Amino acid sequence: MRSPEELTVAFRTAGLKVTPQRQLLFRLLHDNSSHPTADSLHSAATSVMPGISLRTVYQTLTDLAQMGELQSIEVGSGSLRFDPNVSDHHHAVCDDCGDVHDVYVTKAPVLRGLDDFSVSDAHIVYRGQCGACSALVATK
Amino acid sequence: MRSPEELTVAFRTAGLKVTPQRQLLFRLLHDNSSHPTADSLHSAATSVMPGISLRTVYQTLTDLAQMGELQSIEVGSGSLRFDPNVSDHHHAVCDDCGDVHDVYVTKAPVLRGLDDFSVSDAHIVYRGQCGACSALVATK
DNA sequence: AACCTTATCTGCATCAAATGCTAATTAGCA
DNA sequence: TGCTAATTAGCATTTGATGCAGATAAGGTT
Ligand SMILES: [Mn+2]
Ligand SMILES: [Mn+2]
Ligand SMILES: [Zn+2]
Ligand SMILES: [Zn+2]
Repeated sequence: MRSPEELTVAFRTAGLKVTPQRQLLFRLLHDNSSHPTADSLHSAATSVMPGISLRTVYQTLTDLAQMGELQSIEVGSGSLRFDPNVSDHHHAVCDDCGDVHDVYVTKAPVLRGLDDFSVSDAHIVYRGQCGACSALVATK
Repeated sequence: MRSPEELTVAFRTAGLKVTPQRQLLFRLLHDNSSHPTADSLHSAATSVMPGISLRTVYQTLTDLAQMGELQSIEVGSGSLRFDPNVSDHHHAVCDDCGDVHDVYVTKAPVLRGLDDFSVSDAHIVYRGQCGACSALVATK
């Protein structure tokens, strides 16, 4: 996702308006690698701008996704997560704390049984235990 | 997933009862490679046993999953899909018709950036176009 | 075969995530 | 400064899934 400044220009160019709510979300999302949900973003936004609507958060996320500024991913946590990192990457989900980490796969997996299917995209979800959680268990 | 006969024994052994509803679901699921949703299963079941409750379908699916007889997968179609094939495999989802196909990956993908994460499981979701849909487009 | 205990079924309520809808507001160009 | 279309906020609605409880039935026991 581009910087808040660049997004401001991009939104105006697209005929969209740049509101304080959107500017805040631009800032909250920029360089955010936590893969937040709409709800967690709304919580973060509320502490800065009380009264901001969850509906507005969804709206802006949808706009950003349509502009290709972010992707939405589904890792089995029940709700969509949003990722301003739109580079080609995958995800590791900690079964203990639920945190989502980026994973870069250097080599595409070899396939079998996909003779009759043309693949346009692949997404891998790894599950396991993150470093922080394994450290926690070790000290206990 | 084991055969309806074997499941009958397994359920009784586990202290669970084998009802006509469950027997029907055992049959509908056995060797079913369509990755059905709870709802589609309920539709299929209803045509054989009118009046069977969607709640019962969910119940039985949960039981079977807990017994390890099937797995539930999430491929971004909005609802959970159930898979009596519990062997280690992955899935290809057609963007046109939504059908889900099994994929067997012969070589685990090489990773980068996962130094601090112990992986216990990985699931790949491929997206693209299935053979039937590409054939349809070709004839149009 | 009749009985009894306990799991199950069904229907309905509830929940959570996400989207639809609209009056009031506001961004931003003229 | 005004105008107009986009946006916001709040509420309703939708959908998938689960909670709940009285009526029912499986299946072991006698
Ligand atoms: Mn990511
Ligand atoms: Mn499968
Ligand atoms: Zn963790
Ligand atoms: Zn298809």
